Amino acid sequence: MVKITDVARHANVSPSTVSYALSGKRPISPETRRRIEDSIRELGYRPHAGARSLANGRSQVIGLVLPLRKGIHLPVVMQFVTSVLTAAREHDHDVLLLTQNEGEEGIERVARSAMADAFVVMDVEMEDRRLPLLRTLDRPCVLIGFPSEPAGLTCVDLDFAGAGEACVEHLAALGHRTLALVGSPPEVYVRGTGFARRVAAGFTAAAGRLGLSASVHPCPETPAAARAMAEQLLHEQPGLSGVVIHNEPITQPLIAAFQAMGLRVPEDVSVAAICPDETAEQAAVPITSVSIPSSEIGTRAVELLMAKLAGRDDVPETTVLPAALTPRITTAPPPSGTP
Amino acid sequence: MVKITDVARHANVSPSTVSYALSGKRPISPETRRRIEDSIRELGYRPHAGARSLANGRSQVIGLVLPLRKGIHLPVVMQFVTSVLTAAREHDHDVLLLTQNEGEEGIERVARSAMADAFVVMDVEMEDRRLPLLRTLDRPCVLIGFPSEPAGLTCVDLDFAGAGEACVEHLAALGHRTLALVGSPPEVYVRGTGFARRVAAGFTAAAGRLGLSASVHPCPETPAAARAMAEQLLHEQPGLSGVVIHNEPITQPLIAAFQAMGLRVPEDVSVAAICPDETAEQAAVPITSVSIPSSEIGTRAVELLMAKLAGRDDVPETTVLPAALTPRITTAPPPSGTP
DNA sequence: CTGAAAGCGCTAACAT
DNA sequence: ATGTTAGCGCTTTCAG
Repeated sequence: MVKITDVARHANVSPSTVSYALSGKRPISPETRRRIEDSIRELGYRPHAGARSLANGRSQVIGLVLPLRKGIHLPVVMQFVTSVLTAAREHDHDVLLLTQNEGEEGIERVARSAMADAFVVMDVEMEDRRLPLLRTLDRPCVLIGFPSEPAGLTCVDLDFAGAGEACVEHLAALGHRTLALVGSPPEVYVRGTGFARRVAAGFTAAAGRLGLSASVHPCPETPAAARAMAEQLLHEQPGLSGVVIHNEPITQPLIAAFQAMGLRVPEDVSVAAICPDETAEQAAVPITSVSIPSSEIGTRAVELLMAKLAGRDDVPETTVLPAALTPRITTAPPPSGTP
Repeated sequence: MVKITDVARHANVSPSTVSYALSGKRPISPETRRRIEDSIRELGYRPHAGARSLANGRSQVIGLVLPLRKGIHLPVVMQFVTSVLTAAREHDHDVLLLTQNEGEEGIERVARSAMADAFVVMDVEMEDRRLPLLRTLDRPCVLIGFPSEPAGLTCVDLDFAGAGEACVEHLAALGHRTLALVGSPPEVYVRGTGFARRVAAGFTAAAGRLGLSASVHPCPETPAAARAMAEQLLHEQPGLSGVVIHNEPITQPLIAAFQAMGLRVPEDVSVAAICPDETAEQAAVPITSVSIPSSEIGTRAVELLMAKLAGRDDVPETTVLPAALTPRITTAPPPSGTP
């Protein structure tokens, strides 16, 4: 293995000069720097990560805590992982993966053994069991999602309440008077994951404000459940003309179910979704949607983390990405004659 | 930070004794061991990962190289990641994530900086650019998929050729005489990813052997492409009664397209898929399928890696998981009157 | 069965 | 602008 002393000897400088040339923490004359760089290249030198972290207390690794349970849409997760990875590399960091089911113990192990300098924690619940740990950890972290008591933590997320509202407002503007929200699977609500509830809250609030009648329906992520849901909705809400879907896997099946029941989209029922743009665009009939910007959230999370690692004290506690609705072709005015 | 000397002092032993108690590399008297364990617990000691890796040359980390491009089905990837993570933890290792687009440079960086002891490389192509690097790396690795020249490397994968064959044999046994394979998107074949080609090879070989007429059709992963494909198939192969799908995202849409064209499944067309069991089971009509056992592959890969890290020389170069077809309800004898 | 002590490779004072 | 050197926390000879 080629080490820093080898490079130093080869370039006729001291090890510290090589170290400083690498870190940029003190000025190096152009001539010296050139010799060092040549030597590094020639010898194929790579600093030993362990030695480095032992000496300066930085592993240049961020821990990413992934959700791996039911009710989270994988493409969204993957997009997120990718963006975190890319952003981390741009800041010269690597990413260590941790799973939810390793739980607090996993985070603590990695933090206390100095394997990672900081953490990105996905899928944060309202009353997340990990919060006490995260608050006391000496290492910075950024949460994706908002717990009910976010004070003292750094959180990023889409404005899910705003997303729910935006859908309602869009449908209301088209003239719809009776709406339904088909949401995440029941277990997602039960475990108190913020985003599901916030969509429902925004949806309900906007409907109330605009005087629309509206109902909320958690729904399992299976096509069969989607079909059952379609039937149920039409039975329970005869005047229903606008549906908001916040449940990726059944977005298509639900639309298909309406069509199978003889309803045209958007002529008879309008549908707006909260989902990644990809899903909305690729659909047989492109779907009016509020996009879930996973990549942007991931990138932002890493940037916040880097700011905290740099010791900056102006890092905002909460970052809420605005919800923007893109009209496509699944929404239109309700059929005339609708109450 | 509490360190090994703190534990040693607290337990009235030398640091080396603590170290040996932790590693089990030499016998420790029960009494001493108990004292050490108590001290560790009491003080909340965690070995510093960097220091450890500096001292003994092992990071206890494995690098996982993920594919992130088009044409790979994300749920399969995620399942795989999960199983690698779980298996790694069982062997007291962590997982560092690398993306395909970091390429060879990323693997080399992580290897040479001693961040990871070993690698799992997914989505290996027939003539993979990374092979030369992987062969010369001083660190063991396991490939998921088979390159065309696997000698000297350790590879694991499903028997995809066998999967193609199994589908053909199943359909042939039911009496079908004209088959089509709807495969991965064209780019997957173009870039020489082994599994797509091997399915096609197995499919074609089995059909030839059994005297069936058969055709192979790469297909983009969009519902629209699936619909177009359905039309094309029926035009080009009038006697077609059996279809094998090896393209997760369009499995459902293709079946739907057949139905939309007035064909019943399985009465008019039989459909067998190569996909995760989950997909096959959750379908509106559960699909006869050969399962893609991502979890098993991931677990196996880690076990092979651990064997190599342990210096065992009996690690098989190739591990081929057998393809098993599960009949469900999308396959049946062809309509009578079919040639 | 247990200790003492010499590094592992790098960084960051402290020099000059 | 560069060099010297004392650690960082742990493992592992070498001794006993």
